[in-house]
Amino acid sequence: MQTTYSGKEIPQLAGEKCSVIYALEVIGGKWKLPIIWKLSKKESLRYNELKRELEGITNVMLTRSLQSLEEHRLVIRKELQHIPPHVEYALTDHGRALIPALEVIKDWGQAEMERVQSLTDDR
Amino acid sequence: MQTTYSGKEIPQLAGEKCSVIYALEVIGGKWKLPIIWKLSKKESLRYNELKRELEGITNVMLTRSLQSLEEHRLVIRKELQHIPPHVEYALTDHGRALIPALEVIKDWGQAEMERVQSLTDDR
DNA sequence: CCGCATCCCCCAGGATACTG
DNA sequence: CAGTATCCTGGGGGATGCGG
Repeated sequence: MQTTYSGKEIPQLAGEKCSVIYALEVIGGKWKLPIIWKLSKKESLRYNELKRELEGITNVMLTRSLQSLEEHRLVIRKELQHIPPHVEYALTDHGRALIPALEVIKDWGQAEMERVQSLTDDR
Repeated sequence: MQTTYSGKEIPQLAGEKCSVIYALEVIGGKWKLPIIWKLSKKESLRYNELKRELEGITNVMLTRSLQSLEEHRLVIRKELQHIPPHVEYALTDHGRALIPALEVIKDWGQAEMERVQSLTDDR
């Protein structure tokens, strides 16, 4: 969607202000949904825990994505005053409201994966 | 999602083959979900009807997106033998399975839109 | 009416290096 | 540990024009 929503311009749909499209603007991009997905599994995660779970993500992208999600109130950042620094990220209620949708998409993706798998098995 | 999923590489999540991510590969990009959304409202739509509903989409992107969705069996293409040509697109059962997720995302996006709206009203 | 062929631009996302 | 600062590249997506 990726779902991503892959950024760029928001498509305009005739006859309605489409909130599906609006949502895509907020949760679009390569890493936003994976981050939400990971955060949905735990109460909270530290910066480097997230980085370890999301294989291949760079500091830049993780920071940017988290900042964007924080701006839109999907994620809350808790900075504990410690040396060395200790920062925790967690989903807000608003962010958790997306989990049911992710569950549906996950189940759907699973079925899709298995279908494709069985196709390649045939060859 | 763009959610999108905006294509490119699929993020790898540690410890699990994440089907959320897999799904994003299929429904990612700028126009896929808008197309599914529009098709979910009617039994079927013709090429130019879709083009009219999706303001700003070009022939290239509409064609590419529909082909991709057809490959993944989300959409079925019915070509009626007429002069002039008449082609209809409709969701398959597999495609319709995504509608519940879109509904959740839509409601979530609506709330988000209204929240942002009320914020800008204050200024 | 319904597309495909081409060409091209822009920016999301990556690589690398450095700090409080 | 948790980020910033820079620079760069690939391909997603747009514009235009042609053809069955």
